Amino acid sequence: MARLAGVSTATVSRAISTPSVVSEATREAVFDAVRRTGYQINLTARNLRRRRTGAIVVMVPDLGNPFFSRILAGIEHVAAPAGFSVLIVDTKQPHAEEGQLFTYLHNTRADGLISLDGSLPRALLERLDGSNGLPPIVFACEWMAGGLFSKVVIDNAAGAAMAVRHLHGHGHRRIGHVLGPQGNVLTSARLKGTRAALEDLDLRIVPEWFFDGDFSLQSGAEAARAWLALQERPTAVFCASDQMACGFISELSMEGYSVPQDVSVVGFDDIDIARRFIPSLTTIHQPRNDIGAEAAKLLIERIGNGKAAAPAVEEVLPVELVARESSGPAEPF
Amino acid sequence: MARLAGVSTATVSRAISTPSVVSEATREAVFDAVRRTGYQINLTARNLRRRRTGAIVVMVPDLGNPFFSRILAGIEHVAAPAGFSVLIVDTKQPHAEEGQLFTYLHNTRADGLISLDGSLPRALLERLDGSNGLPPIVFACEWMAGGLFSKVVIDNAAGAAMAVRHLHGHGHRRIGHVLGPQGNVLTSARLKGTRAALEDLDLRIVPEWFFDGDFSLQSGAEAARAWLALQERPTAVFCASDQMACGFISELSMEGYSVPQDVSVVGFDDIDIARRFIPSLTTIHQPRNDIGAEAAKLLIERIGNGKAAAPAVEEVLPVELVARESSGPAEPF
DNA sequence: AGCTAACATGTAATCGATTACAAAGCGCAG
DNA sequence: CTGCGCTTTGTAATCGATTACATGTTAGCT
Repeated sequence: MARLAGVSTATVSRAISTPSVVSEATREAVFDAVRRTGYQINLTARNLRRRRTGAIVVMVPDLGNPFFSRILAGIEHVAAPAGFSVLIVDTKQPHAEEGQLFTYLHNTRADGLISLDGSLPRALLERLDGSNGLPPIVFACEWMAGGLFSKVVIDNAAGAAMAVRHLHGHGHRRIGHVLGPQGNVLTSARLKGTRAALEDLDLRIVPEWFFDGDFSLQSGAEAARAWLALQERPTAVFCASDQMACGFISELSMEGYSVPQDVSVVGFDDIDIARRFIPSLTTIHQPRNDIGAEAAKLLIERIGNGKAAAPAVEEVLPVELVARESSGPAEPF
Repeated sequence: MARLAGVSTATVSRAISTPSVVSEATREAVFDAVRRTGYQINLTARNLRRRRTGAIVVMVPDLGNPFFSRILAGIEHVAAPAGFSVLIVDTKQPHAEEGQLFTYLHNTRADGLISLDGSLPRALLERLDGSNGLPPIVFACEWMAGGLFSKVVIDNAAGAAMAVRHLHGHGHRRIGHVLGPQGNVLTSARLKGTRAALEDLDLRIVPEWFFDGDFSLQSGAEAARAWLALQERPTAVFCASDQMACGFISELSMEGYSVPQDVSVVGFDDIDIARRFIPSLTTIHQPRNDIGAEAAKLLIERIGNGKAAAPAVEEVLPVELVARESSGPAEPF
């Protein structure tokens, strides 16, 4: 390579990574040689020397879940132009044991980490107190208690409150809620928002109207069965995810009930299928692409700086209610 | 590190990567030092020396599409335990221009490539004839004409035929088809299967009953509008993707038509929502996880071998029809 | 002319692991 | 006791780019 262009390897390197410092003529000679040989820089070598990897890891709780794919797309959208590769890890996979995951991070594999799962491998956490050079970490969607890390989230409580107020606005006075998985931060934030709004509106809070769930289609269907079994049923139900809302409506429909005639349903997320479900889903829209993009932007910024200095940032993106067909007026009675 | 264990760096390296060649005592000493210092190997350096990267790239046509996420999950499931990182690239992103993508591959970033998109960046293809060390490549789902590359696919034509036969079995004699995007290999394979089955069953092939589409919800809805506009309508429609089937049914439902009473619909893919859609979707089930897993297995095998030697392999995974509610008996008349 | 500053380029060290090769230690057979 | 072979370990070269430092060149100024 260097020989072909008639210069030293140092000059080649400079022509490629700092074109401004070499003379016009040399630059051309080098570029020409590059073109002729089809030379491709060896990133491994560059990264070794620069002490970085040019990759960021994204920990995804469940790759099969369509909710996350758009966020990933947002991340990729920002990371790729910035010269970072996106490495994905499915944390729900069995291999994802302590050690394994840890390996993924220790700066040797990636320069930073975005967690969509609200957790970190234990091994990583233990490193924390050692103030031992952890790579920059940003949480998106979910997060960990403690305010230690930067995060990009939405106002879950506000979203939940919007859902409840919407139903109240339609005349509903008995409102139920299908929860996400126990122990999840989103679950509790949305639950909190729901309860707060219910209290605010002087509506009844009935324990039986709070159904267990885990964000999945299946759990929505199970909630529907619980709803069916009730003596006194809420006339509207706010589900903490669209998937559960779909499962809920689907199960009811199999039992001959219809939405919104028999019960109004509001979801959360506004996944793609929401507007095409039958009935189309009233839901709380999250800017999924933006969440990913913001998280990536934040992370890359941190990687650029001396990571240590930066204090944790919290970015809250707006949500909005999208009224569709699954919610309607309460039966007057 | 080496100092702490009282041995040379060479011995440390051996203890870690080839434990069998060092003596019991030394090995223990090294492992002990590793434990005490929390030493993590620098993969960049190792990869530089070994002339590999330990990563595979997956080119995804559209990360936002839920169909692909499960395939990705399958890939990750196999790749991670084998010590490979999974790098994703969204080929539909604007940045994904020729050069950019190329950079991703040239062995410096990844040891191999899985393409879910049925294409390769042009720059890569040009390399082909040069027999210039291309990394191993495996196609999954979609593929490129020419049999040059290994691929893991399903029998699309057979799937389409199953769908048509199923509808025929329910008494339908006028059957339509919503196509995928033009120029796509899946589109043509499914179309071919559809036509073959129609001919086989002595059913009419009416050009107006073949609707354009692109696998998306939106295009399914548009096909529904086209169906509505027809003078003579098919009594059953086979959609080349579940998303289109959902869009189709959704649009009809808004216009007051219902499925399967007014028209039977069969989809393709069996995405998660299919069984919870209303009506639940009769569809051709693809083993999405397995497709990803097989592709990864195949690729990793190739990476292990001297890549050159291996002839292209074609693996065809079975599909099956899942009969649900969206298809029913044709109106007798 | 003489001196300095600015620029362009080459030389060689460096990143951190791997590994070819050499050497040392040891056992065993002749 | 010598020599061959085996195991274990150390020395130093290597992977391919980057970059501190040194050197050489030219322009500009007094």
